[in-house]
Amino acid sequence: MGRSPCCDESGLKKGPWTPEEDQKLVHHIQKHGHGSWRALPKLAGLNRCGKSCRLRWTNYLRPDIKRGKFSQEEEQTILHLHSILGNKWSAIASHLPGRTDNEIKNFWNTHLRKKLIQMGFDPMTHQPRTDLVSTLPYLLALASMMDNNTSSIDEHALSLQAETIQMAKLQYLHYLLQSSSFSSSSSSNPNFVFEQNNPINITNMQPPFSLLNVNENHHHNNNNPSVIMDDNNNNDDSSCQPLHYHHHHPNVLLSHSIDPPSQQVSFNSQSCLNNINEQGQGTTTNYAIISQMDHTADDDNYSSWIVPSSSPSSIAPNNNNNGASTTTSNNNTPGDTSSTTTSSYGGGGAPSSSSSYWSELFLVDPAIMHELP
DNA sequence: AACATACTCAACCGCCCTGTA
DNA sequence: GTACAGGGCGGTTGAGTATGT
Repeated sequence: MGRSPCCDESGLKKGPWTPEEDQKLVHHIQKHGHGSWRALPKLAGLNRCGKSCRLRWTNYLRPDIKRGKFSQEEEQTILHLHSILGNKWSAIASHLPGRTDNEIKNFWNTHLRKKLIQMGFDPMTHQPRTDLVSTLPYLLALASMMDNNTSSIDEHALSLQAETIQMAKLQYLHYLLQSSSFSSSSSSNPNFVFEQNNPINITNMQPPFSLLNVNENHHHNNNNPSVIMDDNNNNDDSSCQPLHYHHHHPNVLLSHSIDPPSQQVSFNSQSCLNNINEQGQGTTTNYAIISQMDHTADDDNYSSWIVPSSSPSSIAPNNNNNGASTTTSNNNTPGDTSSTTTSSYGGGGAPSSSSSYWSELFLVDPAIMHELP
């Protein structure tokens, strides 16, 4: 239908607000509330359109606005929510008290988006990009460093090198995901992605094959050794967030949407993911996260598995849908057969060598990775 | 010091949705 | 059911500032 903008009246002021205008606006709203935004400018004695007043108030003058740099936590929240909601800035802002949609949008466009791109992630899908072009700058930088005398490599260069290798490995891993027998069973519906929907700080992501370093701050539930508890609360099981192992694959930690629903737990705290201690062994185990996307549901549901990268055979998926298939929630609409069946988990068509594809995917001999650029 | 380039973010634009007469 | 007003939202712009050459 369309309609003329509210600000097309000539004579109305545009551009930056002066302190006097701000004062008038604040004073009026504090005294009378904003009421009708269109009527407000006249009542407040402002030569502005109502829309401009509303924006100025909501984005700048509102008393509950939090200004200043975004914290690491806020950054992770934005990344997480953006991976789910996309560019729904107001929806994202509703989860960040004191932050405006405009501020978040700016922060995304100026910082986070670039950060993801630089790391080889598609900022819209949050999935690793597989095109060579996206990784080329890093690979070139690395190649350049290799050519140089190592003694001249400064700290920044070393950091760049590490980042480049990490990214290249991720790319390789993603390539394996797409090209392995595993994906061949779901080539038309590549449901598996690496986890980027959890509030994992992918900006500080560990190298592939240890996407999570699991080494401390968690312990086993006193009553149920299959449950790992968050230790950030002094071993108080009652206040810890439980993490469950998959009941068919004791080495698989479950995160989202596990079955039965009564057992469902979710990682909503990054602390739960960062550090888990293999109690009693005193050893550190690295975990990788895999997610299964369900693009067919109303919302893009996903299920996740955290897989220790140290015991390949024991976590091989089975073919009878007792495994990953049970990890999905019941959000499917009736008759939605696509849902989160586990075809993609190796699925009905899981290869006979299924027991090896975990090792193929997650436990590749480091020597292979060292061959990467 | 001067200029060029990159970056930031407040503000604007125009489309879309919702409520109402 | 339709037209319209009001408000909300996402995309874009551009002035101001920071950084690099």
